[in-house]
Amino acid sequence: MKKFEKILKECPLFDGIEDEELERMLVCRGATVKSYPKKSTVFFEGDKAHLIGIVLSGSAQIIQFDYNGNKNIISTVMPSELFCEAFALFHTESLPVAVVASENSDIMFLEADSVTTTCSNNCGFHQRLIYNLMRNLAGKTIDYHNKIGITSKRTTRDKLLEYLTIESKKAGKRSFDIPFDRQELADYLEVDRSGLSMEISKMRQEGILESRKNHFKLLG
Amino acid sequence: MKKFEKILKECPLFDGIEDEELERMLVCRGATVKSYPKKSTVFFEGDKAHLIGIVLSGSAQIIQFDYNGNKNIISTVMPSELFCEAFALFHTESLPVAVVASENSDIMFLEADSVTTTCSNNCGFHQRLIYNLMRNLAGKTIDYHNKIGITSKRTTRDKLLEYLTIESKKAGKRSFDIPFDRQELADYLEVDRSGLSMEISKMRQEGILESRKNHFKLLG
DNA sequence: AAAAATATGTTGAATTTTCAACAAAACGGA
DNA sequence: TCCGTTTTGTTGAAAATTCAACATATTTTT
Repeated sequence: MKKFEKILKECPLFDGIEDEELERMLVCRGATVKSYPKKSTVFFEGDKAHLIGIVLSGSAQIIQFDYNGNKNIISTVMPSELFCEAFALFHTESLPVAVVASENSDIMFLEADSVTTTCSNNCGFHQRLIYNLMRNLAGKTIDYHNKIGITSKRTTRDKLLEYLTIESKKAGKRSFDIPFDRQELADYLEVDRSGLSMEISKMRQEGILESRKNHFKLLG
Repeated sequence: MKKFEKILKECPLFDGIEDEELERMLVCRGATVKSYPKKSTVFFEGDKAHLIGIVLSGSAQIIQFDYNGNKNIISTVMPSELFCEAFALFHTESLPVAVVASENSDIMFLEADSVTTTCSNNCGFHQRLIYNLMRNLAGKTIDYHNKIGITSKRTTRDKLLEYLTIESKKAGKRSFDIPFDRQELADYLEVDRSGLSMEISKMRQEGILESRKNHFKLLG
């Protein structure tokens, strides 16, 4: 665990919890860590949910497939961030999403119940964990509103612009990287890849943006 | 407050809190109640968020407009359900959504901070409120996954079918009512109303469903 | 009960997206 | 560096959605 001490301290779930406490608690709560190679699946669609995932290194994508084979990337999970916590809390019988490592990644797992239920050792930070989980979930709710604000736009161009604007704000600069290649960006925006490529080309020509691979710059 | 005692007991935020406690707490936390006529706005897009809303009677819709004038209905809030709690918790400077009463409604408001901060009277159920809020937010996260699962479908028919299937499961019957008229359903599914009407007609002809106004029945 | 207002259904044309196929560019390993 | 692989860009045809306009049905008001 020592290896990931730094990233764990940034995890919103452990906000306000002292280092020694944290170490003790992870053991007490039976946390486990596992490595996943790039493109390997962490949770399968249909799995029974009971574990909260925390990305320690690398990154993961939350994805969904429909019967037409369309892939839908719901979100990217970066180091220190949680995933599937809502499903785990409710013991969802069949996960509606899959989780796939987008690069070689280390993932920590925590039994959801062990976070929300006081353990017999009566760790004092139990209440703090619930509070942190609450705030984390509120943040996710806001993230989902952002995603809906993007994908509810009716045209490829509007979706792309909304997405880039949000990313630009997040970065605090007009120039920024996105965590997707073209196909993934299309899957995230819920549009066709070739149509997206064409739209990017047009916008470049119109002087709306510059782009090179996954680096974008919005022009004034 | 007495008038709404029954519905408040069903509110997930007050789960496991005794009747007398509840009454005392609402006073202590400065809860207010206000009536809204049908179609009136409860929160405006751009408002500063600090209040948690609870629908006591009637219902409300969470909506979003884009610059092309497209309306997007994100969700319907029924009696005993919360709204804008995530934004209120984070004191969002500018609400990305509006809340509109879809019928004559009574709404209760709670200062978000008064829910998450222990009051000086040291009400014992403070921790319980945070736990309830956490579960409520987890539930919302799952709702948003459903909504994304619907709107990420590429065709009007697939969106409609996904939506109707979910509603049917919720109702536990093949035959059920939806809380939308045609235009609202189109705004919820993020499609064109006339295209939606046409798709419903076709599906009726194909024997996939029966429908009359906001009542639907999925066939075999 | 009639009239007005609102909601739903229908149609064809315009626009956009999707699909399929391929060209060009970038990347990774031998 | 060269070769094979993957990613990105481009194109035209097919499919779907949107838009506008109007017909019909339903609801509400007077």
